[in-house]
Amino acid sequence: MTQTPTLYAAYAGHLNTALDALEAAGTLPAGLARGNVTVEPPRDASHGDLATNAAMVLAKGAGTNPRGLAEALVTELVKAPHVTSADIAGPGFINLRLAPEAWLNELLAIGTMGGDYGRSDSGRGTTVNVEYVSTNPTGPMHMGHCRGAVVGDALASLLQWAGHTVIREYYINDAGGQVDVLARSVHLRYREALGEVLEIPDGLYPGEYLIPVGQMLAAEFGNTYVSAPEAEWLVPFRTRAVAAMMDMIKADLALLGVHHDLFSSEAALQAAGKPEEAEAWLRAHDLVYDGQLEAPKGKTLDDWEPVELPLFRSTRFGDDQDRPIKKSDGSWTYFGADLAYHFQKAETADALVDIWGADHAGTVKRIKAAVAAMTLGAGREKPFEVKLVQMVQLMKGGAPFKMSKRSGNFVTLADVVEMVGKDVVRFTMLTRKPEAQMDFDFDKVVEASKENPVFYVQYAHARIRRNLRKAADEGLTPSPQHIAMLGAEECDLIKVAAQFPRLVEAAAAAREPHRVAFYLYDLASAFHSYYNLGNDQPEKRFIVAQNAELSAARLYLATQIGQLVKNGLAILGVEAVEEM
RNA sequence: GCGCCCGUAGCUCAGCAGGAUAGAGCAUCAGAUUCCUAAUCUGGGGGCCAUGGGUUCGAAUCCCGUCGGGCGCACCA
Repeated sequence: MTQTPTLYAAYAGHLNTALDALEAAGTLPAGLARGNVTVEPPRDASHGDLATNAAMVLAKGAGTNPRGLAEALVTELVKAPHVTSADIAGPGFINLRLAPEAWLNELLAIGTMGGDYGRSDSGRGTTVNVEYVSTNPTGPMHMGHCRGAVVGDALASLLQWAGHTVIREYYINDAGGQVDVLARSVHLRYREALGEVLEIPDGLYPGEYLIPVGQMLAAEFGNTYVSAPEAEWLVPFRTRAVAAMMDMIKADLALLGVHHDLFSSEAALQAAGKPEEAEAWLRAHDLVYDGQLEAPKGKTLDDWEPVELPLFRSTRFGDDQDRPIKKSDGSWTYFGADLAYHFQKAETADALVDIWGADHAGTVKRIKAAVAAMTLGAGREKPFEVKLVQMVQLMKGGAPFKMSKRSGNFVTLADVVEMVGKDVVRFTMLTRKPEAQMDFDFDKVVEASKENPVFYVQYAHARIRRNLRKAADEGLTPSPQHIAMLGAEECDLIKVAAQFPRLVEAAAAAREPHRVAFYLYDLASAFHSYYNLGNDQPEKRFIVAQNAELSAARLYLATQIGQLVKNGLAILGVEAVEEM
């Protein structure tokens, strides 16, 4: 990447220079940690343009009081470019005011960087593996899966903007009992396709989406397997059914604009002997032993019997009990395979992020324990986070809307996207922090004109584009040549715009894409507000009669704000429309 | 019984690795439209940040307890 640092980064640099000068002068002891020093806009804009807490954070280590240190720092900070005043306030904040040139330069920077404004190298090119969706390949995506898909996808984009190399991965659970059930369900549909009339017993998947799979199998195999024993058809039927389900899931994800780089198969992992490798390594390090599982607490099980199983010592890492990696029939537990899978992922990435539904919260500790055990033991510590996405309560007209996987009568993702559109679904899912539960009310979201933030944000972009087209018709071209003519109102808008790079960095570091959505709403609000000044005051419109130079400057500003909205929406995977 | 998440305006939610007088939308009240599409804007009222302690210059934010809501607690996935 680039280039001149964006405004906040630049002033963080100036602050460091000032602190260095104080160190050189002996006012400040050398080597104090500056990690908690920030340069931010003050919460109250009347305090100034930039605020730093440096004096308060460093005073203790310097053995002095914050205000005294602040005074020394101020004499250095006023040397930074475009600083018109530096005031000490409250317990030791330093508030800086900047000349308009500072903001106009930032506007030029947006113009120069265009679609790259907001990108940074704060991730230093490190590779992050983001695993998300990973729904079982037994049916179409339903709304319960949607939030994790959107959050994971936006997070992946966000991390790329922050300078990480990102692997978007989907783990296909194609080795457990549920895919055998799928195969049996499909076998029924296969017989049905060959003319039998059947009822679907409890315990099999009843969904009609399996009918075409049955027809496909009938076309491929004829009646070869109609009365054959399960052992003969289970594997081929399972393989084809899983492939068909994955095609369907990928199509559903495409409707949402979600695409993965890598699909990893649990069955392939097992076939390659990865769980055995992991087990051997863990046994060699005394992290797996043969022992008895405790009876589950808090509920009574009639058929509970103690059995000896290979157990992973997750209690050493804070889990409540040690966890089995194999079942009594010798096959791998989900955890046993998942552990090997994470081992594999850790080999190819510097950091791992899993996006899981909150219903899997109970298994977070064991998998974190496993990753910690394997990556620490191997001498390569790997940051690993599990982001839990809370449940989405589907609502219709204010009342809960029930989904039931079992009945096959669930609300599919495809249905919802068709009803309300990809952009609305994505943006709505991102206007809440993921760890909070949310309601998704069809009626509200569909009707959704005024109340829906996505339209508000998209309208800002569309409004800008429309005005630029109109200006072009009138022979006006955006130009930075006379941006010095822009005034305080325009600078206020640029100040909001200038937040974008630091916002992207902070959101990426916190792994919180929803912050981008909230920022875009603020930016759109600032823009609409500015734009509406022109309602009563024609001289404040983009296109000012008899003043081509000012018009060109304002159109340039508008162009950059539009670009910024587009950049932010790009992170979220929402389209920046030209027209509404 | 145990673990995890949540609790901020009447409602739905933000609150940027602890910062200054806690913000926005909806709702409500008072206004603005021969408008660059009102899918908009301006202003007012509305808060013991669930609650009790603790940590420090400083807490909605971090720690502990309590209460309330959600999710989970099999060798399932």
